[in-house]
This record gives sequence, C-alpha cells and structure tokens, in this order.
Amino acid sequence: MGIHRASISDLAAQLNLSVSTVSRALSNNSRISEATKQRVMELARQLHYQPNHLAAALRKGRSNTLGVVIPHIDGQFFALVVKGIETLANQAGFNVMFCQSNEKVEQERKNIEALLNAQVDGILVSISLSTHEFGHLEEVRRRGIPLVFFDRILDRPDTSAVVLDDYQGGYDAVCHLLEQGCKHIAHLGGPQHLNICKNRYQGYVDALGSYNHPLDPALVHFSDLSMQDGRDGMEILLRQAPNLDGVFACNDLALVGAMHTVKRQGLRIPQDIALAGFSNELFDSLTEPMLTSVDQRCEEMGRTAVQMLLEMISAGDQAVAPRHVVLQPTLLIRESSQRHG
Amino acid sequence: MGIHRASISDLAAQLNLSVSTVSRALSNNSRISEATKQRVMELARQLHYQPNHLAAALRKGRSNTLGVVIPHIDGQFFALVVKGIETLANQAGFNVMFCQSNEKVEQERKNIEALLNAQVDGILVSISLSTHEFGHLEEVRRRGIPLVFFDRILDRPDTSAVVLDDYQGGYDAVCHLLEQGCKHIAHLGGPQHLNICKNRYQGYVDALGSYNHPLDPALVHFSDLSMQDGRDGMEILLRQAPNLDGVFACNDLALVGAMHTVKRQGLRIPQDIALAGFSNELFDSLTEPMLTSVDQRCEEMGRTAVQMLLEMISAGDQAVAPRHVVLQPTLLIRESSQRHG
DNA sequence: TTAGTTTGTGCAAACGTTTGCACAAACTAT
DNA sequence: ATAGTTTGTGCAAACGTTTGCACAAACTAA
Repeated sequence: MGIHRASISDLAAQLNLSVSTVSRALSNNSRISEATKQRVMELARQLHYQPNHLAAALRKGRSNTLGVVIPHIDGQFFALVVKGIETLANQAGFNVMFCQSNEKVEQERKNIEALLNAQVDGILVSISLSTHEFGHLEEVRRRGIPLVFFDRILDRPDTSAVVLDDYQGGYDAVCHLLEQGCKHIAHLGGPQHLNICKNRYQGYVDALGSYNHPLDPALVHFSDLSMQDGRDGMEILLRQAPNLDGVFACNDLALVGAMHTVKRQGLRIPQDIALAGFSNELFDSLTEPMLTSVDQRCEEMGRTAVQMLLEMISAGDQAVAPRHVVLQPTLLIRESSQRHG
Repeated sequence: MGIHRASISDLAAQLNLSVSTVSRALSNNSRISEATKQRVMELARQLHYQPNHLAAALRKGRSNTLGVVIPHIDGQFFALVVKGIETLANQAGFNVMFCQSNEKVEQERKNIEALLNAQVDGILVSISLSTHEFGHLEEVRRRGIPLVFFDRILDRPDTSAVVLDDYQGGYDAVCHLLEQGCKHIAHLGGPQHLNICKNRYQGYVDALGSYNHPLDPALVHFSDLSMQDGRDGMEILLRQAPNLDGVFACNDLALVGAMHTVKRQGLRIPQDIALAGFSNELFDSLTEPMLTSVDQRCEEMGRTAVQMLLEMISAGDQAVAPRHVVLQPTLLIRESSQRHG
C-alpha cells in the first residue's frame, strides 16, 4: 500500500462515482443520497482517508489558519495569552501559526510576511519594543486580511484591538498604596512609547492627583524593567528620595528587583516601604513577602482577540467597524502592601 | 486595485511571458536570462507580488510547516522549549503550528489529525499525562511523516527523541544532598508511567544505593506534583518519617509546596531539612531560601528536536535510523541545600 | 398525455504553483 | 554546409479539492 495517501479521486474510482459526488458526500451535502453517503464514508474510513487542507484552502481561498506574532514567550503573560488563543481557535476549527519577533521590528516584518505567504485567514499581533510605526502592516491591510492587536498596540483609529485597562490598573494600585498610608510613592516605569507603560504611568500620576499628592520627578525612574533594572532603579530612587515609602512598578520583574534592594538596605516591607506591581506573575505568591500585583486576564485577552478576529473573518468583505475591547484588571492585594487589617 | 492579489499569471500577462518562465525567474533558475529575471523581479516588486505557499505546497507536496504538540504551556519549561523550536524552525524557513493537548490523549489525537490534514512536513510531540500508547500516532508513521518526541516520550525502539538525562539529574541532586550530610532523604515523585518521573526516581534510588543507604518506602510519596500536592505530600512524609532531613522533588512546583510545609512546621532549611528539585523554574531564585534545582536546557531541547526533524525531512524516503539524543542536565546548587562552604 | 419539479449524479473549470518535455534560435565545431 | 550543443522560453499536466452548471430519471400535478 506504500506511502500514498488516499485522495478523493481514489475513493471515487473504487466506488465508481465521480470526484464531485464523493466530495459532496464527505461534506454531507443534501443533494447526495443517504446510501451513497454511507458507501463513501465507509470506504473513507477503510482507506484512512484524510482531507488535504492545502488543496481545499487553495480552492476556497481560505486556510482556516490564524497567525500570531508576539514579542517573546518568556514569562507568564504571553504564554498564557497564547494558551487562550490556541484554545479558542482550535475549538473554532482553526490552526494557529506562531512567531516571535524577539522585540525586533525587522523580525516582526519577516514574521508577518511569512504568515501572509502561508495564506493565514487573520493575524493577531502584539508589537515589539522597537516597533514605532505601521509600515510593515500596510500589506496586511492592503490584502484585506483581518488584523487584531492585543496588549501592546499601535494606537491608530482604524485598527481593532483588545487591551487591558492599564490606566485603571495603575490607578487602582496606587490608590491602594495611598490608602495604606503611603505619602511618597515612587514609580518604576517602562518605555513610554509602549501604550501599556504609558497608561500605567498615567494611572500613577492621576491617582496621586486624586489624593492631592504632588508628582515628584525624583520619585519616577524609567528603564526596560528587567529584574536588574528594578534593583538599580530602586537604588537610584532611594538616593534621590530617602523618604519614599511606597513603590508602584510597571511590571513584577522590576518589582522583585526593587524588593531585593529594599531588603538589602534593611528596610521592612510593607511597614517602611509598601510594594505593588503589575502582571500577577506566578512568583508573586512565592516571594517573602508575597507581592501585591494587578492581574491581567491573560487567557481572556487571548480568547477575546480570537473572537474578534473570527468575527472579522466571517464578516468577509463587509468590513466590520474597528473596535477596541478593554478588559478590566483586578488588583490582588498581598503582603507587600498590606499594612493593617 | 481592489483586494485581488497579484499571481504569477498576472505577472506573466503583463510581461508577455509564460507562467513557467515567470515561476523560474522568481526561483532564480539558471535557464532564465538575466534580463528576463530583472524584468520579472521589478514588476513583482511593483505589484507587491507575494508567492502563495499553499499552491506551492500542494504542487510540491511539501508545506514547509512543522507541527508541535505539547501537554500545556503553563510554567516555564514548555514555553522555553517552544521558543527554541520556533527560533530554529524559522531560521530554516519553516513555519510552526502549535497545539496543546491539555494532558488529554483524546485532544492529542485531534491535534495530530489537524496537523496531518494541514500537511505539515514533520511533527514534534511531548505526550500528555494520559497518553499510554502509540495508537493515535500510527497514522503519522503510516504516512511517512517524520516524528520526533521530546522530553515526555513513548519508549519505543523505533522512534526518534530528544530527552534530558533525567536519571542523571536525579542521581546528581540526591548525591549532592548526601554529600551535604543528609541521612534520610525523601522523594516527592510524579506519575511513574511518565519516563521523566520514572527516571528521576530511579536516579534517587541509585544515588542512595551508591552511598549504601537503604531505600525506605516511608520516604517516598507519589502525586501529580502540583504545589498543593507538594504541601500535602510533605506533611505525610513528615508523619511517616519524622527524622527525614532532605527532600528531592520531581519538580519545583511540588518542592515549593514542600518548602511551605517545612517552614510552617518551624523547621529550618537547609539545616534541618535540605531541599532539591527539578526544572530550574524562574521562581527558584526568588524564594527564601533560594531553591537548588536541576536545569533542563529547555531551549536547547527545542532546537535539537527541530534539528533532528529537519534531518529526517530532508532525508526524505531513505529513512534515517531512529535516534535518541540525551542532553546532560546541570545541578544548580542554591541556599536550600547548601549546608556549608 | 404534457409540463413541471425533485432527486441524484457527473463534467469541467478553477485555485496558484512547479516541472518534464519540447522546441526554436543561436551558437560551436567539424 | 552539416551536425551537435547551448540558451531561453513555452506548453501542458499535475497537486487535491470545491462548485456552478447540466442532465437524466423519477416523480407530481394538471
């Protein structure tokens, strides 16, 4: 029997039917008699017939494949988003192709091109740190391939996206610190051209405003938010403002770095300095003290993005209006910020 | 200009050439004159021509796509393996399709079928907890699609795989504990039908043997290795053997659970009980004390698996001999087990 | 009877490539 | 001048599906 895969025409030949009849029988077309359907199904089973998606995709102009581009998969966030994406896509009968840009816009461009060549039906993108403009995505638009951004987006009026309400997350975290009695709250911020970092920072600023606290530049430090950046940033902040008594970090990796510095200097958490971060990483509950953090609803973000993409795909030509879905974050209060109660 | 994508025949028409000539020009075939190539390339650029992989794949019987099935993507391990896979595959010009079985053999079967239908050129699998036999993979073999297992494998003589030397990792970890002066070392083990758990356990057994320590059943506890399993398991072990002074856990999640129990009972780490785990999770350096663990070379495992798969693919029909690659683990000694020095 | 409908099937084109073969034109060697 | 080779191009089939259209046979309604 060899390696040859049974095709529709093999079935047709053995059953003395035409390929079209077999094709219709397999897709349960109502014009085909029950008897014929039975015969076809039976033989298909016997011969281990498996449809060739490529051929069908070529003919139908639709591959039932989705493309995903993420900056990287380290850390929990993107892994969980991908999990959500894959789960829902699979349920809907779509395969998922997966690429990492490694935070390089050039690689991102190549990823997009590869996905387009593979004839994906839609694309999900979270942009890289080095992506500042839309250029390489024009081709996607030109071809009319549905595109949905998630988490890290390019803020254009004509695009669809699903994001977390990072502003609210930052606002909530900082309000919480203020309510715990913090008077001088510092911020470890990330690259400000990224929507997420900018919005979290803005939440910090506005929370201070709401409580009539001044915004002190000596209390703000920007970096790329690695753990080491957190350690270094915290040292700088403590030098600049020895009286600081709270920290809101743009992510948990930087926060854990800050925690190291705070401990090393013999300060107590949360009594001397209260800490809050962003992302609700797994390790937040494993450190001592456990870290307060804003949960990002990763899987839900992935699922929502797929849902939007599928809607756009099935809408086909009659373009659906671009839409921004904003997920509400949840502040998870843990030991690092809880001073009483 | 609409949504229509330029195809080879569009180029051909505009240049008064045949499709075959254009096709060859695009693939830089030596039978085509430089002049013609230039003309074709130029127009292709102007019209934003992008080849249709689907059509090429259909014709060539080769999709330049690899399929990956993993049990889940939570935690660091599989995420990093996937990173390694995607990186190398992309470099080699392959796209990657990605599926999760969620530890269900039934889902695994569906994943495999979807990948086969999508005509992937090769498949990488790490089996689910509930996979005990080869059945659903027969079809892969029947079709002659190259298959490589990684990490969690089905132990059959006729398959290729890349695994960690889990036995050695377990052996090294337990030897280390013995050298630190532990006399009664417990083991938190995982499902024994999984090669990785079985081998780590065997390493534990043999290390004890090497140091002429008896194997005490009261010191061994099996579970599914969640954090809670670790907590519960540790309580049971401490009841069964109050004199235990060391623990080797089959993964770090269970180990961190064990750590909680140990701390809660007021015992000191590592002085009273020394701890060692497996996987070198990110959080190992963030707990107090930091946890000793065996590093698994995740990305390298992914890259190696892809490399083997690509070799098999390019070998085509003349089947290459099944091969097992075994990566050597590294024991990372941290505070949780270091009693002196 | 006639005309019209329903039911089941087949023909053939199309999707966008790749590639074996053929062939004309232009050289090269005798 | 003849035969042989090289160079550049085109024809047409093939990959495995899907689908608009046609059509024969068997009903239904008058």
